[in-house]
Amino acid sequence: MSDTRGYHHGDLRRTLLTAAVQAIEESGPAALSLRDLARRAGVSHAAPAHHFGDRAGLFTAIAAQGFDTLADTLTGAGDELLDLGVAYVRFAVGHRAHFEVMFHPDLYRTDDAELRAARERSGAVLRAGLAHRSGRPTPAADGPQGDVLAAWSIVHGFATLWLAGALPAGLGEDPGDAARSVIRHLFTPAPGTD
Amino acid sequence: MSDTRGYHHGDLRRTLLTAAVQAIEESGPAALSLRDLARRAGVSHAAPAHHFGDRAGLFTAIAAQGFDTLADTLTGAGDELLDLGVAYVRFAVGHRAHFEVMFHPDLYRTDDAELRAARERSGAVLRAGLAHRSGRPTPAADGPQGDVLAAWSIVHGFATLWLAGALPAGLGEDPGDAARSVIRHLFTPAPGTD
DNA sequence: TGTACATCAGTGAACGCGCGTTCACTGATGTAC
DNA sequence: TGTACATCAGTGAACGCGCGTTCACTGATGTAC
Repeated sequence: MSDTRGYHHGDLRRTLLTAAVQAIEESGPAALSLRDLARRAGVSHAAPAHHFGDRAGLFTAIAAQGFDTLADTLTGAGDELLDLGVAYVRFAVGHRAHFEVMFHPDLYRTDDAELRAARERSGAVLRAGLAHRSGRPTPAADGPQGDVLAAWSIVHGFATLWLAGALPAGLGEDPGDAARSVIRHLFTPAPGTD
Repeated sequence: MSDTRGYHHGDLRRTLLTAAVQAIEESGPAALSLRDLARRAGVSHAAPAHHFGDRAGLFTAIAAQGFDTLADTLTGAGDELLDLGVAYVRFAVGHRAHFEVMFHPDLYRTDDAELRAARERSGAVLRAGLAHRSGRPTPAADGPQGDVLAAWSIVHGFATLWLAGALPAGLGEDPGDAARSVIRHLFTPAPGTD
């Protein structure tokens, strides 16, 4: 690369994270090895262990970064539930490496402090967006936050299906726009249904 | 094992598929190797290649089996959209190995004939269930089948989040029941929303 | 301003391991006559 | 009913490879005096 920084890299941790994200986007989390990562970053194969310990440590850092970015994204998306959902889908598709790692907790250490904080932060933003709605639909019987789960499920499902290439053609190129018209069905049901 | 069948196994392909599904349930698709699979089935390490060629061949068989089972499950679930959704979630949680493989097409050969047929069959059942609804909500602007995608997204998302362990506690033990109360929000929206 | 020393970041050789793949083989089964 | 032969399913030794991990090392940086 263009770094003539010599022996000490100076910003290797950040470089490794960036390289890891790119590698995951290309081949998925399963294919990533620390040696491959070192190769991509142009350092010796033992260097990554210095910063992350092992694969799980690396994925923990990526997941934490992902939840942090998601929280920021949702925060900037406004109060409207629809906009929040669109932002969620845009994040997932725009940061597919982070997204995939975040929701495969077997890859990382779920008890990591930094990770837990970031995840809790993004969860709080999502809940706050829902609380903005006036009046609650079904009072009892329903779970404590059935509407939050419905909203979360529909955007998470749409994003996952989009990323898996499982959706039919003809939805256009922008997953956010496509998601918007799908999420709308959560509020405007067909007539004559239970 | 208890097989004293001697040199020729007789039903090794089925045995290998079963062992593979169990291995995936334990450690995910990424961790599965053909050698590990042979060990579990109690045969020589070169035997699996005889039946599947390579890992992708194995995963192709698993995905095809999964789409077949899903189609059967949905067919038996009745006409009501809500029941279809619940059945989808129950399938995903009850056959998590198949489900995970099915929606990671980078693991298998998407151009396999048997696989394509099974996938098309399950897709047709899902669409048929939706067509059962009387009257279509939003006519134009919306995608061709926005309501199908909304229903699919919400059940797929709920199942995925459940499997990832991302959902909050307190939803009970039966994913089907939990899904039912969540899916209901697709039809009974909160008042005063766009 | 200069020297000594501690700390830190990254190196590179070595190791043992599990993997996929190849290939000559052998045991079992089915078919022709 | 019996023999010969072809086909098929599974074996087991061998190979080369990429991996994670270890460890003594070296170069760079920061701090004490």
